[in-house]
Amino acid sequence: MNTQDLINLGIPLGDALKFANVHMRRLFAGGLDRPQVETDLMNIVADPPSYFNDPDRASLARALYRPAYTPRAELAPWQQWGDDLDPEAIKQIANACALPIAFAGALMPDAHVGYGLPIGGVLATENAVIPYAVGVDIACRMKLTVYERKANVIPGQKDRLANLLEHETRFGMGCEFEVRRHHDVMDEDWSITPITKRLHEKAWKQLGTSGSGNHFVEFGAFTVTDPSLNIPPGEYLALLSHSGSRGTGAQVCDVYSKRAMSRRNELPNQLKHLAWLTLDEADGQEYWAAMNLMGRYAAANHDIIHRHITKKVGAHILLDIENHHNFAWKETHHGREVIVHRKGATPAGNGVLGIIPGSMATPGYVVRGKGNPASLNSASHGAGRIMSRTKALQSFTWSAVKKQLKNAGVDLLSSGLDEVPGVYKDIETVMAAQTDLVDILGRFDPKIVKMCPPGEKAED
DNA sequence: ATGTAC
Repeated sequence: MNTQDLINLGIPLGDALKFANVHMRRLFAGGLDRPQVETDLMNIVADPPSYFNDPDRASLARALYRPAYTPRAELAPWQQWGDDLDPEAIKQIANACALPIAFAGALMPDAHVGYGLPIGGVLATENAVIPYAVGVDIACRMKLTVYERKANVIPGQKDRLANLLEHETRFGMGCEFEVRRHHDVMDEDWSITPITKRLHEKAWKQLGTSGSGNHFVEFGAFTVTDPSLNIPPGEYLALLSHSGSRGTGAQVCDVYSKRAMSRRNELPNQLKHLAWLTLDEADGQEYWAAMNLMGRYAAANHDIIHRHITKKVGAHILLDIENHHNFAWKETHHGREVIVHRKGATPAGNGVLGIIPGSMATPGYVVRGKGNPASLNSASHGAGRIMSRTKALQSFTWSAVKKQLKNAGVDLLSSGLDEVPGVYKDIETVMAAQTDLVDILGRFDPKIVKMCPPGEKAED
């Protein structure tokens, strides 16, 4: 009998599993056979409270015990944008709005299923933060640099520009720089939490890296479509990057989400990723401090990438725009200070600029928020996936994708088949579904695209 | 999303 057998008996991961292992070994050592041990464990799983005073079984029973969870009868108010959203994603935002701490919600037109809160989900809470409503990649964000140089230089400088994308950042799970880069954020006090203290060195090695998944760096043509950007109309060379807080942010999410889950053990399994920490408790304050540090760290990642590339491009900068799209903020809505989680959603307060990327072969947009209160000042963070990575690998071939890329005038340096344009919704449809959330000020057409190579584990 | 997890 092993750990997997315990999981099959219904013992959840975490403390319960540790106590169950200890108890199981003790029973075997006491001479019981396997059926007897299984019966003993199943009895505790079935009715934990009756073992609270049993010295051998109390710790397991307490770890297994789950108080009743009563979702709110009346959900916190929420609205959705887009009419073709996955019913599972809609169920997820409704579940989030049924939490006792929920204040209001919104679902963006690029929404799809995620852990806890859907991607494209916005949730305002009172005095509480939900690590998985921020997401694994804390402070995943966009940054766009528009150069004072016409986009028509791209074909003639293709190899040189491609070389910059290949060498001024790193892709792959666990990727690091051999010679670490520097940014002022690394001189901050990382001992604000045990986890950021422990990961300071790792974070330093990963500074300026891009990682994997949907992260990218690309050169493209930026077209001004609205005079309010205050740059002359035209098509400019531009650099767009998408990445976040790498392994460090993922660890922060993992540590505090587990603490939240053990604290909110009334949440049923299906909702456990919505576990929250209140801002009154030490863990909540630690998460808040770590999350904000991850925000500055992710911004530094982009800053380093753009600084290094810009130096070698050798052009003046006309415009820099950036925004988080996985983060939580203290904001005032409907007269109350609340915590607004945006997980795959772009801040779109009145007049606030943001970037909504499409895919490797479709446009991304620079937008200006309209401050729509019903969306909690938010918009989509992209086009939104419409299929899993596994399904994508079965659905597409490189030969077909290459034609598509050629038609769009895109040079793809590397990517997996699970990131090709067909795995995303049509960005134009998504933009059309949120005209009451943002105005479009400019368009970015990708021309040279670098993503994580397929099957890549760690790039050298 | 991440070199994950027990």
